[in-house]
Amino acid sequence: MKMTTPMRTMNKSDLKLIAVLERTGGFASAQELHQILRREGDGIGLTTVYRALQSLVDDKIVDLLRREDGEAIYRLCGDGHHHHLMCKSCGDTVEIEGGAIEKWANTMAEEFGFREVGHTAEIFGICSKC
Amino acid sequence: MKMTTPMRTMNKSDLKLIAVLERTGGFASAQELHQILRREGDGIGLTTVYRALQSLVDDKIVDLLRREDGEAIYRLCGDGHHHHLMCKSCGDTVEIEGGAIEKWANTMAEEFGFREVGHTAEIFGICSKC
DNA sequence: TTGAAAATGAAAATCATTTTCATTTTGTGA
DNA sequence: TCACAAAATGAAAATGATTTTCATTTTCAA
Repeated sequence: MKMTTPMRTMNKSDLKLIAVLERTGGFASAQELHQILRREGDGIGLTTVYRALQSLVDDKIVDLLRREDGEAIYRLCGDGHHHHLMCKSCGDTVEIEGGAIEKWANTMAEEFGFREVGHTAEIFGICSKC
Repeated sequence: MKMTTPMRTMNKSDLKLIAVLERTGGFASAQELHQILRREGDGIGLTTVYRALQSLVDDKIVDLLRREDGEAIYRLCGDGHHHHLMCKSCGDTVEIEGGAIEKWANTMAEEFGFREVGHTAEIFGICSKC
């Protein structure tokens, strides 16, 4: 049985955010995304940026993770599940494969009787340039 | 060559926080820890709780992670490095082994030329009780 | 005992994020 | 095309965690 996913129609703001995220590639916070749009002459409000990001996350169009200080950062979901290697110094991120992790997460979860399992796994360090 | 780690002397507040964390076992936010101490009749201030937690994290005596909403949560470091399986519903956490992850993180980091590598890996789902 | 350094906490300041609410835009049926 | 309801928007206020400031208290070694 396959439910038709109830998908909200996208509005102009959603599309703008997607465009910026596509263009910049990496992660960005709501504040940063707002500044970028403003710099480009778009008068979009911060509230709208937050709202658009929230719906994009709900619709699983963007991923939400956290910087070390707890600030939310957003990135377009790739097609598949992946993980990140982030430079603590310059913030550069590399998208990496995590097949081993998937298996690990599933095994552990099963062992302890967990359902609806998800996981996060991020690696951080200092990149070669820094 | 082995540096003697410059270790700050612990003060009363640090010890109180450690005691609560030992007693409660799981994760707790600064606000929660403060409430617990208050409830027990300790007049410690929130500022002091934050300061103590910060130094304990600096000294690697407690771990700092983040709840999904970005709030910082603290837990006593076990002897070794470990990961967690957390129930999204009741918040219960299980400490688990992550040998596979260590290897994965190191391999990936090396491949991309990263130094001073660390990682986070958490699994979440719904536990059998919920 | 005494002065200096460390610790403390109340209150103010920060800062990301959310909420409120009045206004504007958009889309649709008449 | 018009009129109107629903959706979108944004400014400003509210929230909530965390940090900073600063004046006071405690601790401790000489």
